[in-house]
Amino acid sequence: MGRPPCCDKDGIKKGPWTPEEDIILVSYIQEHGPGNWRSVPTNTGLQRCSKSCRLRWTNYLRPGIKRGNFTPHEEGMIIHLQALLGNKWAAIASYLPQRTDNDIKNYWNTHLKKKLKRFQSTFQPDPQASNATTSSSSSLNSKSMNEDHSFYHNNMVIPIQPSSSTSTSASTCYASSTENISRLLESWMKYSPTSKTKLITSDNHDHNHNNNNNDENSTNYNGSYFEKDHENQFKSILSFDNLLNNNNKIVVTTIGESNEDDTNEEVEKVRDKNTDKINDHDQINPPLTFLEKWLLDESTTSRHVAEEILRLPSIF
DNA sequence: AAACCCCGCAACCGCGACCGT
DNA sequence: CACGGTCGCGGTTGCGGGGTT
Repeated sequence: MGRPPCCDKDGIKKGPWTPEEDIILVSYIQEHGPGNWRSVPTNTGLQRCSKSCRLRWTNYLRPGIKRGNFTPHEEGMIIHLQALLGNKWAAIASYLPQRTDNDIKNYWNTHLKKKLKRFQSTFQPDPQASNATTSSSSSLNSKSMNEDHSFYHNNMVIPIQPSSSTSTSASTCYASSTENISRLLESWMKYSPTSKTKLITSDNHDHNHNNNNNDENSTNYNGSYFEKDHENQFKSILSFDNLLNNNNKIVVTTIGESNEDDTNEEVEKVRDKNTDKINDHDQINPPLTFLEKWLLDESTTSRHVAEEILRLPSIF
């Protein structure tokens, strides 16, 4: 469909957002909820196109976004999901509820791709890995563990540093202005008399996942926009968190035991399924897919592989 | 200290999917 | 069914900061 570019109009501002613009946008969404982006610029007076507003919200201002350093666990998830799904960043992001697809995409392009490239150039491809590529699913290649605790990813053999705890540093690095905006908005939302919402942060969402009481209409986040898209997001977080108990043990309740022999078929199915369906926001608390099990189930080698990724040498 | 280079990330752009009329 | 409007996704760009020479 030929659609005129929304940003070609005169008077439309481009480039970095100012704190003032952020506040205007957030306060509007606070009141009206996300969506109907077309009307946002006109209703707020922002000299921005609707798309820019939506992007700013979804990639930056939206509550619940975790910014800054990716944990090794997240790295591992991304690597394996990318191997499974390809560059379906939105699909990958759905497994990392606190990360945006843009963030994941950037992190992949700037960090992980280089890591894997260096692996490729540093270490000779293992013949077993080459053989493995003849199988139907490259994703399974990445699961293959070597005797020396290396593993394969897309035809590459990746050595594992045998040791060390898994760092889960929560440190973040923001542009100072962003940090200020963040603080500003957080306190604003916290103390706004009209606000019934509060920010979901990486710190507090953990406390809240116990609130999942199967009542789809009752969450602590009953502000207007949480009643729409972000309720789904929140549920997504809940759903994700509910896979883990406090000890990060996996609770698999909605999928039966999977036979390793079925893995190829299953992964292909999952690849198709996730590619097509995973972006569907109507899927609230979807049943645990094989992929989720594959990623999270401690009883499979994939779990170990994901954990091993956490221990990748820092030089990569 | 200055110039240059490299890298990371926020934002933009184009396209396709979806939906309503 | 065709068309137009809106939204979301993935690829790409360009700026700014940090590192290097």
